[in-house]
Amino acid sequence: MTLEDRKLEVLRAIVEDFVSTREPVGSKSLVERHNLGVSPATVRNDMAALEEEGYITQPHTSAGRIPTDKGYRLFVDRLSQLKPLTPAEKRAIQTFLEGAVDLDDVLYRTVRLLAQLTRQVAVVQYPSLSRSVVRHLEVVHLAAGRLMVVLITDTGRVEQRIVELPVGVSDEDVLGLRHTLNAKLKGRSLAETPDIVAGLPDAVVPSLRPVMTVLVGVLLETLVERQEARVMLGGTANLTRSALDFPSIRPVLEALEEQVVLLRLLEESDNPSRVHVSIGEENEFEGLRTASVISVAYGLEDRTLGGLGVLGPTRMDYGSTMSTVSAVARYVGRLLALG
Amino acid sequence: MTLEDRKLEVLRAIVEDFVSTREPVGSKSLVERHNLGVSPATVRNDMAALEEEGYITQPHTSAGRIPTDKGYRLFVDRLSQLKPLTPAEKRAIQTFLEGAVDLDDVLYRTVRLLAQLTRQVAVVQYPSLSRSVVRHLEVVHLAAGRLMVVLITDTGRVEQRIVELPVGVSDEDVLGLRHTLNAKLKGRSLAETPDIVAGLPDAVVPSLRPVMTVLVGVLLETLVERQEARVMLGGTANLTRSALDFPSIRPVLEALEEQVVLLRLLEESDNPSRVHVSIGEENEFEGLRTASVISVAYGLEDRTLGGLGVLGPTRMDYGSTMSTVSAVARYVGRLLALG
DNA sequence: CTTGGCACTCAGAAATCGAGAGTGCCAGGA
DNA sequence: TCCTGGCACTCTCGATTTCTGAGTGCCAAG
Repeated sequence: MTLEDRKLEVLRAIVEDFVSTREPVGSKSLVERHNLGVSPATVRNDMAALEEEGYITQPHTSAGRIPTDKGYRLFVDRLSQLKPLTPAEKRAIQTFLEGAVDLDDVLYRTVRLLAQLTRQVAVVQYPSLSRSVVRHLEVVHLAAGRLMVVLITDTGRVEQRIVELPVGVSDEDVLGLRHTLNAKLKGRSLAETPDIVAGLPDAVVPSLRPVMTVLVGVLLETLVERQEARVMLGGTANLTRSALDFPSIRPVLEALEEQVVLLRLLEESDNPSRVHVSIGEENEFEGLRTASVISVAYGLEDRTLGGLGVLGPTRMDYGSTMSTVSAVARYVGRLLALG
Repeated sequence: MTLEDRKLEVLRAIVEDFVSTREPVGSKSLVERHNLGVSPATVRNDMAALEEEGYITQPHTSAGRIPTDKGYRLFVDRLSQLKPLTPAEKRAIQTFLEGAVDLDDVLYRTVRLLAQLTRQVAVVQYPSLSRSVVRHLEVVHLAAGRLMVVLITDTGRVEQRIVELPVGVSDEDVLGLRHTLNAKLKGRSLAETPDIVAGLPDAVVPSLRPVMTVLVGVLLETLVERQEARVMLGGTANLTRSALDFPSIRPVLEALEEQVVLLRLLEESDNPSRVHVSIGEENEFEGLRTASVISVAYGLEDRTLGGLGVLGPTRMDYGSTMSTVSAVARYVGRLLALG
């Protein structure tokens, strides 16, 4: 083992010990708990070097060392290994998710599951509309000048809007509209719909053009503007478990309330096979500078539907959290992509 | 002013002072801040009596008094007065809620608004299905043996289920099913649908009976079993504001994660014109014994749609919180009942 | 019934102290 | 060149103590 190797080994040991005890770790206890084969004094030299390079730091003189964000980063990139799930965990994922009755239910169960397994705060994004495919468009005639448009995607998302028309329409008109919409849009990815939608008024009989124009406006709004806008949250109570790791949980709770912030966290990852980790200072958002986010996309290789992940203190068990997040994402991805 | 009156006045003063300062209030500061027209010694006698009766208590000898739950109860029932909203608040409610595009959006804006105005945690129940009216039922032919049923209510709720059929059906069959369902159910309150639904298989041609029977099963499940199951939450970050009032915010966060618990809190109130207050020990749920819940139903007099409210420490400004909750409920109720 | 006076209580802030864990550095050995 | 034992030094944290002041209950007089 070269000197460099041992230094990394020391860093790993420090991270592991600190994660499990929250105590700054000193040279003596380190050699006691890990068989590094060298004396505390030697370890001290390594520690001094690691501190010099910015991987660890001392809360104060005469205390042990704790990892810096940079130290965690190195740990995650080179030292940690994904821990295989226990059979019990695998079973939990299966049983917890099967039996969900609709999309909301799937996502709800997913956040609960993630929160429970990782003991952190969990976040799941609704399947992104832009990557979904139109399964059906429904036009319902509510009243004289009033329609409801319902968009159903293959991932189970349902979006509906009420449309006020400038003129009244007949039931036959509604049938015609429904038919045209479905003929043109069914089976299309939502990413490609705006172009098609724009041309819709020309695809109907002249008398329906004003109506279709209004519909188009609403559709574009639904399809484009609010596209990614939703996430589901769970396990916030786990924050209190990590209360001692956060100087204050206030800003964290505030960040969690902002859908926009959550979405930003999740959108980092766009590949179901690569777990993304954002550690402490790496987080753009001010209030999350003492938190780490582990996220991954779910869906199939060639078609990611959204992201999910967990948020916790930088002092977290990266190895097992990463494998759990990844496993849940794989399962949910299959469930929704096939549904 | 009789002796009894003054005692109540003292209680009111204690509640008000304690709510605004979080300091146990003593006899001296009390006479200084409120012009009670008597000396501290007299007030002390009244306090001793109030303590005897269980309305106030001393955290320890040589400290001032703080209200007990019983004291808050008396205060809410007899002493507090609804504080009229400021014009700014009224405007906030209006502008915040108008421009919502769909039901989810209305409720989302409502929780944010409530949380912001009261600076507490806000909860809003989705309009209860059982009190809604069927606006439309849609049957979509997804694939050979696969249908999607979409239920749309007059309050904007949309519930959908995928149904796996034992046999394939034609597009005409689907049309027929859709027609029958709507003919029988449209305009009916969901409370009365189960009876009607049960008779549906007999209302279609014999060849469709097996299909309709499966549909009926799914409908009953949707209509009956998951009826009230949803709430939306906001402003949890406000909990940290009251962190000092809760021995631990952990159990509170846990309670908030349980949809069931939240629903129980809201279902207390079924009358839009009566604000319901549940103080500390009065809460059934263990974890909320140090919290108070202010809730009210929203909807029209003769037709309540659901409940909404806020949750905070027992030490809260009941007067203004109650008026805010009530005002928001009135506004949302109109919005949804008319939509 | 109210009030001023008075002795008493006690939580909480501030100050003090000691133990222990951990460090850096150095000189000697492999 | 690297490792190691020894040693003096530092500083946090917890325990203990002290002190102050707000607040009380009680009593006797108005």
